[in-house]
Amino acid sequence: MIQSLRGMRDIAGREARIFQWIEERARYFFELYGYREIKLPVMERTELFSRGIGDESDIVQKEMYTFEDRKGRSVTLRPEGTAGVVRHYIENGFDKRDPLKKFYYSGAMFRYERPQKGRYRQFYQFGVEAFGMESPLIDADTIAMLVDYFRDIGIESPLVKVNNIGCPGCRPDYNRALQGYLRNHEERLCPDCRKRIETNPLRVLDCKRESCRKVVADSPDIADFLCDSCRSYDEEFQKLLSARKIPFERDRFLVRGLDYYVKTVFEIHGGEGAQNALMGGGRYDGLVEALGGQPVPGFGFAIGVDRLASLLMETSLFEDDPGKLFMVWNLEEQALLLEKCDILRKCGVSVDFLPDKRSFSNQLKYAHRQGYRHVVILGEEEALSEQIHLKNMETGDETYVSPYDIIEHLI
RNA sequence: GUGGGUGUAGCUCAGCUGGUAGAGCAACGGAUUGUGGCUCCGUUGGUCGUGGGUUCAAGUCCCAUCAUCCACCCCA
Repeated sequence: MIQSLRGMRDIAGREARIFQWIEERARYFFELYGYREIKLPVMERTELFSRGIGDESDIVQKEMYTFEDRKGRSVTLRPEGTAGVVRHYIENGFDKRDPLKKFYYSGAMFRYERPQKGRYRQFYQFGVEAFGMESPLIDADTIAMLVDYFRDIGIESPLVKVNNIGCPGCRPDYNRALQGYLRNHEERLCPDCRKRIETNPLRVLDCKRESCRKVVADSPDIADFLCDSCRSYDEEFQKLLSARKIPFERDRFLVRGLDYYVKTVFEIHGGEGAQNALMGGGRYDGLVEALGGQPVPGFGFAIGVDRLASLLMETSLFEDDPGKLFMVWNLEEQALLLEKCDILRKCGVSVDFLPDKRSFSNQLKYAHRQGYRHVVILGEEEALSEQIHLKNMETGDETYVSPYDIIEHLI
């Protein structure tokens, strides 16, 4: 038997419906807030990601699906969406002549990782990117959009965590202070974090180990090191979130994995298990320049659709589908069956039937097992009438109705 | 990449210190060829993940491999 590849899965049945719904609502909200769709290639030159995400990042180092194409060029299946959007932005010269742009994208991403709960090698994300805007207004407005969206699709109380991780002007000061503090407590840190003291001290802040978290609890707070510009930016940002009545908490241990982030970073959490971050994002003012464009500020986020879907699978969303009909039929002239189905479908009702002849009893049994709430009985008698012989499978009631108001009877 | 758990019917699982595979549910047929659910009867379905080894004999023991789950690293 040929199986699907490791970490790759089929999304079918109710989960597929939930995926569709999640995406439909996201599109609605993104459009409402002025973002416009962009469809991007699933494969890019490897260089785009190594430069965009950072050569030393784990994603680039060990998680990319990288191949040589037939001409020997190195190509990579996208591990995230931002780099592609930035490439599009620069390729079209928007950075030089028309910098204010808001995009959203959606699709499959690929990372060669060990699968676990809420993590797959092919996974689905959608996200937005706003270019040319350096104002807490865009940060706060976009987070407000997200909270509205999460509530709309039925995530009761999304947990919004925000932080400000400074800019190239002030973060080095903080890094030095943090390094100094961590060196003094090095013996209490895990081996990974000991290395991080030199390579990326910020990452020690979000280590999951109990011992490291104790050390970090008394570490210097970045808020005390922000430059005037970052500080006032953050103050205004939090003021705007409060004014918009967005429940959030500042988490000073929230740092993001991708090194292009500056100032605002944020995550929204929900659900069980270790992989419970539903989305993450932040400001990346240096990224466009790093990929060869003009220095243009950016802000964006990505939502993990698989994780959202698995959360909604726990609810009763789409558990039944009252609007569909099943034809229980027995006719000499089979064309009549198709004719009747056609009429009903033109009235906007989903109709299905079994294509082989079986007894009424048998067909009803089937309809019942499939969970149909209503069936249409179509025998030689009904074939002569304009009326539809409708049976409610829950009450057992049978009525004759016109196909044009059948929808009324299906609720 | 690291650590641990699990692979037996479509699903959930049983199968003792090795002796030739079982239950429940589901599916399908019938009791009921114009009426489902409840009940009863019957039927189908398994190279025990795969490959190798030990043995007279392996679902059971050993090795390898693949898949899956959970956690770490990292991230959505």
